[in-house]
Amino acid sequence: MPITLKELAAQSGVHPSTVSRIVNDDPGLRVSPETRARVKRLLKKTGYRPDGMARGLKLRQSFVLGVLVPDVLNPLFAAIFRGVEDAALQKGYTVILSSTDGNQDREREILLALQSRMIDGVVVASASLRDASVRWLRERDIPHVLVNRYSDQKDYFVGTDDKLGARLATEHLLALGHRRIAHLAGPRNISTSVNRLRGYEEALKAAGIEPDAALIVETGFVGAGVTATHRLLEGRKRPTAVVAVNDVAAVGAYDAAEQLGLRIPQDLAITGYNDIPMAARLRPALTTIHVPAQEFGRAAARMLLEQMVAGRDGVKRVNKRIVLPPELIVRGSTDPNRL
Amino acid sequence: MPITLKELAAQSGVHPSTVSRIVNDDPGLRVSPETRARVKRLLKKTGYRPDGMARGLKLRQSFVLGVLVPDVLNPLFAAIFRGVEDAALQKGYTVILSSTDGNQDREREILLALQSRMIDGVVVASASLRDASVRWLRERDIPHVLVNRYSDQKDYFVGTDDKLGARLATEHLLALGHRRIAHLAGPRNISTSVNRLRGYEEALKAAGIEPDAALIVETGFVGAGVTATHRLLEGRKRPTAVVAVNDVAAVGAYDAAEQLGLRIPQDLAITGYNDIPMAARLRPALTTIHVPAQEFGRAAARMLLEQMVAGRDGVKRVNKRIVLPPELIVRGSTDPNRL
DNA sequence: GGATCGTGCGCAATCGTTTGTCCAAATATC
DNA sequence: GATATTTGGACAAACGATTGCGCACGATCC
Repeated sequence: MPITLKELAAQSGVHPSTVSRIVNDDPGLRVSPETRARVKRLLKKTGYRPDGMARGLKLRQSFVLGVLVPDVLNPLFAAIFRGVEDAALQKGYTVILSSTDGNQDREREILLALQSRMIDGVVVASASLRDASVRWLRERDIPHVLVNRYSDQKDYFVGTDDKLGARLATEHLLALGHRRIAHLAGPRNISTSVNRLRGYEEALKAAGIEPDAALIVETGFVGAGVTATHRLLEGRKRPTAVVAVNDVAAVGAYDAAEQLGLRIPQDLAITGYNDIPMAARLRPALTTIHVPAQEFGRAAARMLLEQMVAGRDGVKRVNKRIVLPPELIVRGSTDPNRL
Repeated sequence: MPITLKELAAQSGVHPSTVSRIVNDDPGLRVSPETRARVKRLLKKTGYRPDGMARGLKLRQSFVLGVLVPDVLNPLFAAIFRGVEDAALQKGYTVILSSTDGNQDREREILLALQSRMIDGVVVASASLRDASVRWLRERDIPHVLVNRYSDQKDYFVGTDDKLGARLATEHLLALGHRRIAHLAGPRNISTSVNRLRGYEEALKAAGIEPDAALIVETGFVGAGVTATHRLLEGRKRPTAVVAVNDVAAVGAYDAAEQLGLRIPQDLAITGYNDIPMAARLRPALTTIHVPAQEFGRAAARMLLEQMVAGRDGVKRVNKRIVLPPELIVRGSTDPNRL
């Protein structure tokens, strides 16, 4: 139904190639001002837009980006996507969003589909350490940027300093007088979890406290964290505070505390990570590390686009790592004065 | 870099067209079992996947769907998208997600981009009454399904019975003894708001109460609803309960109540709509109407795909409207027994 | 042994753009 | 007035897959 170059050419009495060059402002084209004006008028009138398929076939690019997240239902990833979308739209790109559910097979399937659709680049917010998908992208020279997690140090990356963030949270609890501080850790194969664990341990050591393995328990990243917290609280040496690897896990800790009749923060102080919208709405509100998720997405998209033009022009050396500062937000879940 | 049909043909000693027919299991193809086996072996070995661009150009379809939402950051729309994605992936489709921010210009821009990319169909969760975009889709015969809102009665639609849902919420408050029940209404140009308002009014009338215009105040759909609630509560005839058009608006009502020192539900009972994850986490937890958002998405995608094959085969008559039942979830924001 | 039929593929056009090359007419140069 | 240059575009070959049609060759029929 949309009009084609050939039809436009017939209507304006020139060759399709000439119309194409006018559309694309080809500097090598020599054409009389009248002809150019005539064709341009026709272009406006018909609202011509080149067929993306034909264009893509010829140019070997689609003007579509892909975003891989574990799950859009997690507000953190929704925000990252939103950032990518906004930056991409400005440059005329649209964005395919896919949830991997942490499933490697599903992720492979998605990547193959994206590849066959000639995706121009991929933002990966679902990377795990030594991730097969990331290796796959590298091997095929498909531009990609990792967000919030990384696979190893070789790739383009945007995120915060997770170790520092966890340190801030832990030091905040130490400053409030806590000594028995537990950690609700994430999966070991995700950079984010590993670094937050390190930050937690570093803060303790700096305060002269030796980390206690009995106070570190692993929870699924998306798993509620409620059973993990139960294990912690039913142990012999009950902690007075818990540093959760993220806000979702912290919510699990709230549930566990409630079930055991513990008051927050008097009996158990809790910190989260990410500052998802719900964090401020919990009662008491959750002390957490604010992460500029939407800005992550925007930065990642910009990096991806730069990388693509750089690759095309043979230039190298664009900024490979963007690390934004984490920020501690103190609320009622740790500080009784903010209740 | 990926292998092409021509290369496969050269390697297996047949014509590209033959390879193509084998890939697509063309029933009209007569080929010796040996040749077929040889080619298939090569296909497995090389992991051949047809180039989406070339395929799309020839077949005039992209195997990509579009989803238009006001904003992914709203969990309701994230869930709808997730449903679409899951149903689409099963059928080999990927999904472009776009947030319109309620901005008509941005929406037009997005639609043009989608059209030029030969999108196969669009799920619209951002429709308003007499929506220009929806008319645009209709004129171009682009398959589309409206979700959760509609433009007018002509289009494919999946949603709940909004009037009934609002009735349920209002009747629940009436049953608890409330008589001065306010309504935090949504924009008038969205079917969902209009129908919920009607349901609210119907319930009141059925109870012999005449709706009072002073108790109905409009709030932006995404706007906090906090100023709107202030206006309600500072009026001469303060309501004892408020029916909010959605959960986000209800959260605004929580804020306003808190600022005025009102206890929920004793001084002010509140109901929401949608049952977003945060609803159960508010304190007190929010009484709301549960909406199966993810199922909306799945159903919409299925409808869209059916519609597309129907259109191709010239068949008509597939189910045009799916209405799922709304369900009242009673929590502490209305019922003191559930605190 | 010639006509008929079925088998097993090959040929070539097509989808809509892009882009390197070429060419006729007009103008400029000597 | 013949040659060189510029102007203003046209031609055609890609990009990779799909699909209607055609055509050899061998087997079968009478």
